[in-house]
Amino acid sequence: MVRPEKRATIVDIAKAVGVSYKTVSRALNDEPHVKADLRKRILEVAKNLNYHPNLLAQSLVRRRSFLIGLVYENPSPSYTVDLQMGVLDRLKSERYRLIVIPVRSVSENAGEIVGLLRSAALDGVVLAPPASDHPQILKDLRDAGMPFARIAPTCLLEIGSNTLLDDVAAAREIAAHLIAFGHRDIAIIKGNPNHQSSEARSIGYAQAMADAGIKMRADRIEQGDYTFDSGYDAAKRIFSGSTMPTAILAQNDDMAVGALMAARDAGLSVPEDVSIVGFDDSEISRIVWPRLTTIHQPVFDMAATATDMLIATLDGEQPTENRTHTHTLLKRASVAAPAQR
Amino acid sequence: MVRPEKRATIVDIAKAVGVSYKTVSRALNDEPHVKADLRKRILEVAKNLNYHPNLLAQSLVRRRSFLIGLVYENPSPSYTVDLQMGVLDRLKSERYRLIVIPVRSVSENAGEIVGLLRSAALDGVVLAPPASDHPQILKDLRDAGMPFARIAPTCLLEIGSNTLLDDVAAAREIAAHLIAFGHRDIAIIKGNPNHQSSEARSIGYAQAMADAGIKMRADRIEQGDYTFDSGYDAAKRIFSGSTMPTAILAQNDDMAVGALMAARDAGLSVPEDVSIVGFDDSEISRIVWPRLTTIHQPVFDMAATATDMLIATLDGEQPTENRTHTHTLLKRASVAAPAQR
DNA sequence: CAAGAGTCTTACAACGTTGACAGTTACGCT
DNA sequence: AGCGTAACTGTCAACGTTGTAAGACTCTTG
Repeated sequence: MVRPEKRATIVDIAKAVGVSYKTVSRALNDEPHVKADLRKRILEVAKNLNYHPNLLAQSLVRRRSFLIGLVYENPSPSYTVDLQMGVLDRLKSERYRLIVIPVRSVSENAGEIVGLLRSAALDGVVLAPPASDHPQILKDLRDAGMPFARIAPTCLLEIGSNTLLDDVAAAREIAAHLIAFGHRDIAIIKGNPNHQSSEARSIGYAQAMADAGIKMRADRIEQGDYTFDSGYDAAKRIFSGSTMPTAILAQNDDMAVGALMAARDAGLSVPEDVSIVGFDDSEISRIVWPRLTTIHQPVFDMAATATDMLIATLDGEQPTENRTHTHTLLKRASVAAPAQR
Repeated sequence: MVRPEKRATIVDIAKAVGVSYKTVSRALNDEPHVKADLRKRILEVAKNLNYHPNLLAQSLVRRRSFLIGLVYENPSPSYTVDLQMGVLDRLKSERYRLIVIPVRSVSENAGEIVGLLRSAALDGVVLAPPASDHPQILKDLRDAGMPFARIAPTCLLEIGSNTLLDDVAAAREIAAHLIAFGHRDIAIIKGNPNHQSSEARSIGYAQAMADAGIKMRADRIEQGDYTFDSGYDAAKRIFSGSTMPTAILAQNDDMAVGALMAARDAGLSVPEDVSIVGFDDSEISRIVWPRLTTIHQPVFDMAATATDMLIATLDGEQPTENRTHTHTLLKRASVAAPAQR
């Protein structure tokens, strides 16, 4: 066992300065009732002794660990990092630390997750989809009395503090964009069916189609799971059909980029032969060629807002109202009018 | 303040079962001197009361927080996620939890980082580059007595437990790959001279050239700094020369992709007119067209190994020897035999 | 039947900090 | 000088767990 040299404690400082340790505690915590010069002396000695408060002891007595968990299923790396950075952005100014809790499959492990969270001594959790949508997790968290904030949930919106995103409207908007370019035969690559967002986006697409009086064809719908590879495979299936759609709606950017790759492998150029759009505005959508037309989801902002809400809850403020974030359609280079046939 | 319902404690269990709380502690910790059926009864009651040990209290008395930090600068999302998943993979079976500590700029904040780590009550940290190479951080960690493991460091290898990557051999291999295709006139785009890795890779290239009896030409070496733009500019200089190399060795993928763009702008096609290879197997190398031939760095495995080493250190085992991980040459689509002239 | 091993109880001290409250000083006012 | 008040400072218990140690009871074993 590596034996760290003994860390200085409050008592050590008290001895060195010659006051009671309680006074030291007060001085360090900026509490009143300590004369300015005494406080100064104490802080100086603390610095000399290289004192760092023992967070564990503080946590034990304060009943706060200052640990916040972030629960997410492993979607694309860029989404994950956006999420984390959003949370961390708000934690920076606070004393909280972030524990990441990726879950392989929320639906399979729902029963164990909250137990895991409880034994991790977390003050609260931020739930990203699909955990933010899972009834059992919400119930368990409630039962355990653990505060939480939800990112982009689609159901049970009355529970907890939520940052919302209107997936349906966003999907409708990007589908309408394709239709406005003249596309009529549009294929869809769906995301992981365990994520409610996938269903919401499908509904949005359907609405846009209905608005334009276009009939949706079941054989133009491919199942993916939000990964690059699934997008690639789905697009491959699409391109190997007897007839080809003029555009592809992928339910996230990773799959859209996969489709892009498949198009190239099939000798098709984008957007001349086929238009492709994504969803999420993840980093990947900006560094591919052509750059993807997509929906900007304010993942970073939603994560930051959810974190704000959670911390407010922890600080005993009134439950915040749900807040809706707005998406933006980013018109970039992967869409063009369909070629004349 | 949300008031969680009181959590059951060891004492509650003891009361319910009718034994001393010390016995309960023993039963829960699998210590001897508790008969099997009593232990069983205790565990049952614990479950019924929905007991979860208070990690904070345990940590305080055991002087172990079971928190492990991961320090990294923000490189590409996929690298970050690989890193995290590698660490988490080994933490799963243990009782440790992961705290992520992204640092905007290691070199700028080196002075504060270890203070931050200390006050986060971490048991130990895993350092990813470039933090793993920063002398001050290493020194501060030592002084603070905080155990650490380093991922892919290039200097001061005698300090701490390290997972190494043989940059020289990897560079040599990818250069040899080009040579095997028949390339003799090869240009090099070097990375940031402040990063140790750049020099190592240059040495590897030189070795491969020497092995094949090819003379390196000073005018075929361009300086870059690991960014896309620097790769683009360097390649532009290369293409504007009076004679052109048949292949380009870029010291990372971002610069290779920059070179790819420059080739396209110069009306050259890859790999027909010029072959290009990168280094790192970053996500970008898979989503460009053509897909880049590159060197895969086993980031996940290195992170996992480093975590193993750290935990071994925490458990008081002898300092592990440094372990070298093997790279893989990924032969993809950006290399072909040189055109006949 | 004594010795030893195994099981269990009891009691108390740590771990390092904060909260509640009591005690002491200093100061301004009549 | 005496008093009240505000400004300080100290004492003690608590947070939930583990570690240590002394002892009581119940079995086995020779």
